[in-house]
Amino acid sequence: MTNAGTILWFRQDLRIADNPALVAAVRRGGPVTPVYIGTPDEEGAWPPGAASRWWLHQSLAALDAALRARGNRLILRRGPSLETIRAMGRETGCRAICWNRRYEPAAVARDAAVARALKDEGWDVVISNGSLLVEPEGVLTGQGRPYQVFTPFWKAVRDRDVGETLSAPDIIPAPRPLPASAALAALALEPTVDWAEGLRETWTPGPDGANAALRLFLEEAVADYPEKRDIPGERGTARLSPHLHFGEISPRAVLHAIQQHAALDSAPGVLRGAEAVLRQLYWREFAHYLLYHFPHTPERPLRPEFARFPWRKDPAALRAWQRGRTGYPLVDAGMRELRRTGWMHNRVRMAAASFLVKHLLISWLEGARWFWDTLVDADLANNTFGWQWTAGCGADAAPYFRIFNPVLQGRRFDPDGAYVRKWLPELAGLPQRFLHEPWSAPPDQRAAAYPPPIVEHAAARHRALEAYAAMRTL
DNA sequence: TGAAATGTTGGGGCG
DNA sequence: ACGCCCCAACATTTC
Repeated sequence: MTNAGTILWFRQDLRIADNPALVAAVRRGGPVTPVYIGTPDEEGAWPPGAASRWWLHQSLAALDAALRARGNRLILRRGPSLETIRAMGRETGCRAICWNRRYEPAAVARDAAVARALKDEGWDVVISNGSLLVEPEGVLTGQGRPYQVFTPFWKAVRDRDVGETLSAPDIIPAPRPLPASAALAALALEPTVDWAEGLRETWTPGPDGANAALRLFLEEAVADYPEKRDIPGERGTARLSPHLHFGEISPRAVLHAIQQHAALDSAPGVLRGAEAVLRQLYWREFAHYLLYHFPHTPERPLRPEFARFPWRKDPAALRAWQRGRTGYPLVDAGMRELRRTGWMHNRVRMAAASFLVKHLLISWLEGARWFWDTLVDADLANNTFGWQWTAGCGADAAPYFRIFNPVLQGRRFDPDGAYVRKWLPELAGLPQRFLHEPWSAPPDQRAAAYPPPIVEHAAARHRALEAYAAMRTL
């Protein structure tokens, strides 16, 4: 009896190196039919945003090229995943399927339904973990509950064996004949009006871009990471977040690369930098862990008392924030970096998010939605965690009274103004002492094209503290 | 993974 | 020499 082979369902694991589902499919013997199914309506309230779709388009092209180099190709389909898989089973004779787990609530529910239906129909369904260092089940406090504070979580998981990386198979046997594939353009991922120039000039989606970014970081930046990671005007971070989100590189491969580099390079600071980067990798784990255990958090605060927080509706202020026209240079520079490149430095994300939530008193959900649409690394776990952390309503959250002063943050983390001058060219000529508070420059030196502050810092701070007090006493 | 308000200390200017 | 004041620098507490 011939082996009709296995369907390999790609989702957010768009790579062939260290891909457990791919290895499982190849090991079954017989042909492997790799498929990506466009299913935006199966992502609940969070279908991929515009920047994510742009990235996905490029990444699917890269995956197809990698599969072709191994004697196969990527089949593209659109439609409900279960129906599509059934149809591919009929076309190829496959009765087996492999995929790597996802952890977002809508994907968890969808995958469970697909797996149940296929198993009932006699399929072999093999589910692997290719996206996390630590599976979220089984990591619990002494009371048997999920951790809600990072440090104890980290101590509980940091020394666990994550296993060796899996090499990409040399050959990934293709089915004969190849099933029909939709054209990549038919997935309608790329924008109809081309606004993606800044994305193209900033990023190389795909595993090659991911590995190049990782190598550059290890060679140029890891030793200074603890100091430079907070300086947005420097290239002090690895910039791997979109690659990790789409699974173009596995967190395990990143971990091993960092550990090997630290073991080989005795330069001062490398070990310290490597430790700090690994800690960041575990923040990503923590965010996914939390989303898995608290699946309501993309829409609702983890801390229930925040359900009665008196958020304001202010479309004009929201729009000013989105466009980078709040009048606070660090915030505006970040929001313009975001629109141009699909990414924002993490230090600036904190300052910009804090400004929306605390200075403008606009709900973190509005911020989460904007980031979701504009970030190339938009990731439901990281985005939800980050915004709830900022708003004070999440796990291990910033206390509500911790209100970033955008002027002080600018002075401290952009001391030479390189970041603000890059993204706000209308301020580039301001003397450094006025750069982070342009309203205090003498009138003849002010930049006419730059708006005055949308709110005054001290007044906004007091308003935020009063809103917090109101939530506690209501 | 803050910032502001408030408290404390110690050196220097000065009568 | 001494007490007094000012205030920067640092520490603590408060939001």
